[in-house]
Amino acid sequence: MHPIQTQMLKRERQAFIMKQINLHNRILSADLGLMLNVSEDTIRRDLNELAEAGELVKVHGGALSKSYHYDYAPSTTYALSEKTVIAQKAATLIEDGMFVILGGGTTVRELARLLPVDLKATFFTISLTTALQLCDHPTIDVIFLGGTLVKNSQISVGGEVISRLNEIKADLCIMGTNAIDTECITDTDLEAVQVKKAMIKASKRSAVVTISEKLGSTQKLQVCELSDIDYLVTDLPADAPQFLGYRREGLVIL
Amino acid sequence: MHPIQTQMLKRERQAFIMKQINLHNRILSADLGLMLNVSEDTIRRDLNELAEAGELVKVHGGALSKSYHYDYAPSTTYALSEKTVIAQKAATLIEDGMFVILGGGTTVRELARLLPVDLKATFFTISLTTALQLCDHPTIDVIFLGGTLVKNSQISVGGEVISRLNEIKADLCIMGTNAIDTECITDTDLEAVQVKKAMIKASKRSAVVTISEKLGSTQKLQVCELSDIDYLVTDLPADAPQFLGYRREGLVIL
DNA sequence: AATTTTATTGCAACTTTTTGCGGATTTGAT
DNA sequence: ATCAAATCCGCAAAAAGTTGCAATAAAATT
Repeated sequence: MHPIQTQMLKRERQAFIMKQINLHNRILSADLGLMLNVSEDTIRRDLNELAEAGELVKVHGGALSKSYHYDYAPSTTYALSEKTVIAQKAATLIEDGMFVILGGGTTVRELARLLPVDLKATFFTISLTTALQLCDHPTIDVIFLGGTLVKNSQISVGGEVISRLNEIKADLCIMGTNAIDTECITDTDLEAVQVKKAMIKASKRSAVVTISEKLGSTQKLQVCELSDIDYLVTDLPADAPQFLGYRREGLVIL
Repeated sequence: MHPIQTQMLKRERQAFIMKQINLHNRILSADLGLMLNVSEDTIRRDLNELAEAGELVKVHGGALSKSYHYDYAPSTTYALSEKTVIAQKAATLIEDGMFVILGGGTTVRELARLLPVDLKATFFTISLTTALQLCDHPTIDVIFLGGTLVKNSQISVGGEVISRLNEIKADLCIMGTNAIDTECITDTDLEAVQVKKAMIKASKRSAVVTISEKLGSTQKLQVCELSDIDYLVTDLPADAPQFLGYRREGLVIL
């Protein structure tokens, strides 16, 4: 970032600012002052004008691009469209007559919502909201695995659930995750981890559904090795480069 | 976990926090402080602002995603004002330290919604929606009695629930009913009736909550005799003439 | 070209915002 | 009940923003 010595017209300067904003999505007034060799007061006036004109968003300390993702949508589920894609792919794993264990999380709930209407299968779940969603389906059987409820995530945990899971031999288990990297699936809550372990143990095959943003993240508690799961379902196409390091024998990426 | 960045704008920092929240559903202030290289005080201020704006839920130690919060839709409940009155009366039966079994139905759910915020008690329930409502309470413990779910009433039934109930000795059981007359409590669904019987057996005392409209009605399956219950809670004042024939030794009408 | 008019810029004094820190207080778990 | 972690509170310093104003530059006018 070298200061630009030649005297600039206001128009040019503002054009330069916009270029920086579009390039970096953000800019500090102080940096601009240095780059353009004008006082910060001038920069601030420029930014205010550009903000007035709706070209950018002025914030304390600088400005942000209008396209910057600072406007969160609170009421709607985060990354819903991605989750819908994932849910549709995961739904293909379920066949008539199967016994399926479902975990918690919004992605799994979305899956429960998108089950084919003529599906005939038996579902076990530990999530209140997933269970409610499953109750809307006309032909499936739903069994809730009771236990102590975790308030934040609205799933049941504890010895009760785990001993019940130990009695089950399901065909498939589908769960979300907090974090996944090339080595293992990790999570933040000890109780939830224990239940997830039991879910995997209780199923012939296990699927992990997750938005691709979580690929490469790690949390403190390990659920299982990546090799312990059979299907990885994300919003990416199966041949996406992001799966480098995830591919291995016995793991199907959907 | 994340690289340290130079001079981040507040808005950027908050956007980062929201992304973490949406990604992992929960986040610790300490971790955020480390990731963003700012003091925990700053993080806490950010979290409070975001909570103020309704973007997340602030909790001790960090924050939670808002997407896990039961949004109660009161407008759809029939005779809500009556049920609110009933719920408030029934709530007086519950004291700190109690073990309470709650059944299904909108009146009981309304009760769950109106529990005093500082109540410390343990609740067992068979209803998904009641359980979700209970999850919003800060200090109570909630245990879901799992089983086969009945789709339209969203409660769990079956041998599973009943054998679990047989292991419980609660202080109080609160249930709604389909019909009540001067002789007995009756209902329409065999499975639900069996669970209710087990609930009563598992509790020292039992309360029936119902809107006064149902007084004098009868269904095909008997849950119990009127003498088997200890409290009858309706929207009427305790001395209302409608209770003629209901009054007896050991039955408190609220 | 000279002059008036208008706009832009930097500066100084002052206000507001943001942030980190010490210490008191509350909370949650044991 | 006890104890460490988390929170709250007030404060002070640094950073950013605001305002008025004079100096200067650009534009318009004669």
